[in-house]
Amino acid sequence: MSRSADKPATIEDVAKLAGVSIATVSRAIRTPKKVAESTRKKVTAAIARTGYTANAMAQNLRMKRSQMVMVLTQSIADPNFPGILIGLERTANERGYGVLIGNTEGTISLEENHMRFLSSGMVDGLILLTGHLPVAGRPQSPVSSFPPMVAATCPVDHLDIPYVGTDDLAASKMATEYLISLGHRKICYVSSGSSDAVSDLRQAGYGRGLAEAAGSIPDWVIQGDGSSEGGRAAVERLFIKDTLPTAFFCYNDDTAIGVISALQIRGYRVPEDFSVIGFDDIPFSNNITPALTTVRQPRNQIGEIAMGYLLDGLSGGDSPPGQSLLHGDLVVRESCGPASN
Amino acid sequence: MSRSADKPATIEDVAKLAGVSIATVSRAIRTPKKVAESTRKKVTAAIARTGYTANAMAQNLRMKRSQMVMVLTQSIADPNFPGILIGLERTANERGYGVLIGNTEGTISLEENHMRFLSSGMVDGLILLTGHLPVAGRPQSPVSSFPPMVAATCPVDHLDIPYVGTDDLAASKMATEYLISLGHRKICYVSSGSSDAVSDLRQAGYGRGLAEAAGSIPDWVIQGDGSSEGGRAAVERLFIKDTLPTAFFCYNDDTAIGVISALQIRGYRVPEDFSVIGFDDIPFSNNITPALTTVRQPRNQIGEIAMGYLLDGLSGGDSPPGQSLLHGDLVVRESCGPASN
DNA sequence: TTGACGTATGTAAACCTTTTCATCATTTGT
DNA sequence: ACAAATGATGAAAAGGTTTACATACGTCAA
Repeated sequence: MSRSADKPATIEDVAKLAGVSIATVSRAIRTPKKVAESTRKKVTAAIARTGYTANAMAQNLRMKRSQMVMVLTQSIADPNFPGILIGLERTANERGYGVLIGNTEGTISLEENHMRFLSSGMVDGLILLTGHLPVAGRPQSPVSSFPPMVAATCPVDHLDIPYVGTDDLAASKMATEYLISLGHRKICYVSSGSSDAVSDLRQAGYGRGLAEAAGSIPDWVIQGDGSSEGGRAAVERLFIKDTLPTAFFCYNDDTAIGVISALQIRGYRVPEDFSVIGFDDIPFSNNITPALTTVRQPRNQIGEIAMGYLLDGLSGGDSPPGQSLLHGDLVVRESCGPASN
Repeated sequence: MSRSADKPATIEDVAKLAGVSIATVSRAIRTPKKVAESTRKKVTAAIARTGYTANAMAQNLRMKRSQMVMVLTQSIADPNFPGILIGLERTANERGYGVLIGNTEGTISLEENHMRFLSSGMVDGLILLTGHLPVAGRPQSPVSSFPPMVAATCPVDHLDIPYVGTDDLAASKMATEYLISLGHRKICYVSSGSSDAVSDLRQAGYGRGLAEAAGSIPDWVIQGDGSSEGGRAAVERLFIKDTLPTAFFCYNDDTAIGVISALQIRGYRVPEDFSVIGFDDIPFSNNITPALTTVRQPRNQIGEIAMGYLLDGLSGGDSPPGQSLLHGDLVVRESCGPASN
């Protein structure tokens, strides 16, 4: 039907065809109850015949919004990212918003580049997966120039914005207690090697699990770097010593995979000789041998809730919720067994 | 500095402060050589003092563009997606464009939802990772209503748009020849189970590798479904028969991981008893035991080139390049060895 | 009958730019 | 010294909406 002239139809074309003013067309679309039944019909018919779709740019300019949200992340390649993005995208789309991707690679220059979208009013809101404000620490970063924000996965220090993520402390404690329940008493934590909020919480949860156990279990921390290579290296360094743990609790699944790999290369079997537990439940945890026991981060849900908060804040206006810590399930697979030695 | 009143500064504020017209301000920004040195200085100073950033919506409306590109994908969770997105995002940002994510989950309804962005002029171009036009097959999908498009990873049938992806045929042939060079003569191809362009090409490359080998090697295809579960199941079915291959060439790495897992569960060793080769080189290929020998898809590069094509088409206007088939490297790791039985 | 009110519609301003065209001053060519 | 060209600037239109305000028309109550 759409006459498909050279240029797309405007509201004026519709108005002319329907024999009404453009105001009436606009009303017929946005507030149908405000226009008479008969007129509404004429307008609807004209819209159908012209194939009219409102020009988003004009709407956005007039209404001072963009129906667009930016997601800032340190790394698209992070195995947790896709799951979160799925959740973010889903609810954004349900509510008529578009999702803009901003990959910073952790560099200032890319963050600055993305600031363009913020300061020009191209996005209505911001989801921070980076753990900090864009170009934080820059001389003048006027907080007032930021749109509404929500942090996910990694809280933002010194900034009072809503946060949604896994309850790392509780989940880590749970994982530690699981190892203890299997009889392990020499449990080694392979850390991320850095000290951000998430790292600290996970390690603290491990510490608390140990502390609250019957009997006094000493903590034992070695450093990884969050990658499987780091996990491998950490285990290698450990084998120089004379005492060994019976179980490893790893900062994340990547690390755990490295740990398992290093153990296997040395001829040990998991879980018979050593138990290993990870954190995240990244997609491949279930595909390694042995399948990895780990803590599942509800990634989709994190994304959905975070975007929900942001969009609520954009439309509603009522005070945004403080933070939402989601429960991380323990996913028991094959990499943990009873303590043997 | 930025006075940071309640409302962001407009070009008019700058003009007033600099004592010039808004036209001059605009020119000072966009075509500096067209304004006198002295005036330019005054304008620059005024911009700095007001903290002015041009309103993107107004610009977009006036210039009939959006500086925004949409990426349509079937699945954000596809292990190939992040790598491609990185490339897409990188060059888009370098050239001042934003990247909008559209996840379709393969459903019509979500595709329709995303069409909103296209028909309202909210995006200037489209990257298709889906292998088909949005809501293709719908009664009236007026091709004219689509913005410029580029297909990546998976070509779009019956549509003459630029395509960039791995040279699946050549790469598959190369992988097959590699197995042959190791002495294998009984090489089983584990297919994707469906018949899209990529699947067909990979299988055809396998066939050609076999056909061109010295001596006549018969082809031998079993069906997977592109997932590791599918790979596992395919191997299970195979073991009902009496003859077995010495090597498996898998449609993708997911499948290969399933195949290896199934073989290991049956007590076989890879590569001693069977060789397995995959396709994609997804991030975890290097983290399984044995590390997977596979064909690397240059994901970042695919993204970069695809976005480059699209943006060239948007700005330039000269005829877009036809297609670009990128070489896929053979990544030799541990999962293939000489034929034993 | 008249005044008030409610409903349906139209007019025009506002959103903020970019860019064409006109204006004016200054320089250049002859 | 005069016409023409060059260069810098401003005024105003255009881009497509939404919406506050004004207008017109009925309807209903008194």
